[in-house]
Amino acid sequence: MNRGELFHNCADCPSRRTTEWRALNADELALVSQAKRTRAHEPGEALYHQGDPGVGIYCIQSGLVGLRRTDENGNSSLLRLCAAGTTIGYQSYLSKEPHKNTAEVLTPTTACFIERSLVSNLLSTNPRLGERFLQHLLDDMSAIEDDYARSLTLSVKSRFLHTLMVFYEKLGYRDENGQPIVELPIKRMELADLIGAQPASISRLIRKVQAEGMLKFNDRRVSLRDLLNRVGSSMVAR
Amino acid sequence: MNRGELFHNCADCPSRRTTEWRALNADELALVSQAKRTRAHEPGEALYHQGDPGVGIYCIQSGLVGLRRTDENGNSSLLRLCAAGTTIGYQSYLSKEPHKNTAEVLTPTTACFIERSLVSNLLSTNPRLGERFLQHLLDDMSAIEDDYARSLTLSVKSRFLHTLMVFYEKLGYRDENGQPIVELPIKRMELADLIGAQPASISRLIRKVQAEGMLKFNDRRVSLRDLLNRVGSSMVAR
DNA sequence: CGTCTGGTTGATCTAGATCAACAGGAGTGG
DNA sequence: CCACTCCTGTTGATCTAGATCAACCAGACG
Repeated sequence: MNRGELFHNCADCPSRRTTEWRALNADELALVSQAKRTRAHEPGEALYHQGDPGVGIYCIQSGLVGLRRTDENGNSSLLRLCAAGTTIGYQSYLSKEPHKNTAEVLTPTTACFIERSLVSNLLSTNPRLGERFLQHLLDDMSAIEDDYARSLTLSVKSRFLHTLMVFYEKLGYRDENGQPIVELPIKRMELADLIGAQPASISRLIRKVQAEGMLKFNDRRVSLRDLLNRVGSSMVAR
Repeated sequence: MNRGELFHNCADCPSRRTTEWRALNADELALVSQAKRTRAHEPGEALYHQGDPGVGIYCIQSGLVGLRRTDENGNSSLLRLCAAGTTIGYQSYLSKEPHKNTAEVLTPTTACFIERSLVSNLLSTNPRLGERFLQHLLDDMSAIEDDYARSLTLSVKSRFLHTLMVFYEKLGYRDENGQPIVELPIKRMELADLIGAQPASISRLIRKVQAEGMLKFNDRRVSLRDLLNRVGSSMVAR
């Protein structure tokens, strides 16, 4: 193994049963396991860049990766976040076109890289894998349609509360007093990019929302208190 | 044929070569041709509704159809427009889930309906058709990612100008003086829904943009004059 | 005719952008 | 250990794009 490389056996992968790879049988899994390359990545790195040819796909083992798109004028936004157990870069594999966005590492991440040719082999022998990829694509599509619709109809405030809820669903827990808590994995700047707002606006928003008493911020640690119940009423408003 | 039904031979369909159906051979095409049902639809109708099970797919022969999504609070927006030669409803076919949005007829439209079971038959015998559907999905995905990114980074004004440009690319022509003209196929209200703005804002925007001299509105007829050249500079600004 | 629908306009309000200042770590290097 | 810089986040002051709501107007149409 080269410098910086890790090894991980796919058979032991915690996300094996929740990703498209569950379509593989034991032999195929073993094949992937020895052919993939696992690496650790630090925040600021990119797994691939917008415009790069799709030389393979990545399976995120741990950490958080953001998909960022930059337009011709340099405006960029985080289209979505991908956590452990997510396969990314497969769209470029399927379309045979360059990557449409940049996969930027947001928190320390380990990811497995699987070469294009190996994916092709697997797909040609195992049609169920193809169905899984299709399903994944359909899910992504549906999710981004939701995001798009929200961006057209809801205010920055509502979208901010919504993303807090999403984080809570994925990472939330109850503290010793039964209070719902979530530890935000990204910085303000990235939150802003995700929502299409300015970092300064996020700061103000936090102060205001806190004043309304529905939640409490402590750096990245958020206590959601009764936000959980109130969501309905606060989200109606634009 | 029932009341209101039309007949159209797929072999003569102008969009035969540009849609996924080009994957079909003559026999398959003949099969579709006699099994499909072609109908005329008036504005205000819906080809299918959000939440309906996907009983089949539609191929738009002429006219304009909008895909609208409504959230749990009743906020709705037009996610995108589909013109002649577009197959819609296939996502629900592929995912086996109910339709995620409503296909609402915006201008007089004729569309062919193809039953779910027929699509299944074709897909099982012709794998290339499946590839075409996959490609279509990838294209839709890429397009909506672009739209989403634009909604996060650009102002209502910029997005308005952008959609005008898109209409011009699809429907535009030069008048007798060589001026670029486009006849908008939808009303202000729908334009607003498409952009995530209020009709009143669109009106004001039109007045302002007109004052800046880059284009001229005459009801739905728009003369784009030198907008075409200036696009670069006007789109940079948020 | 009256009624309806689609569009424009006015008056007003506000969410959020913008820009600049500042404050607290977290290195980093002497 | 201190001085320096870098980076993230907060805040203040100000400005403006766009929403909101209501009035109004022009065609279409029964």
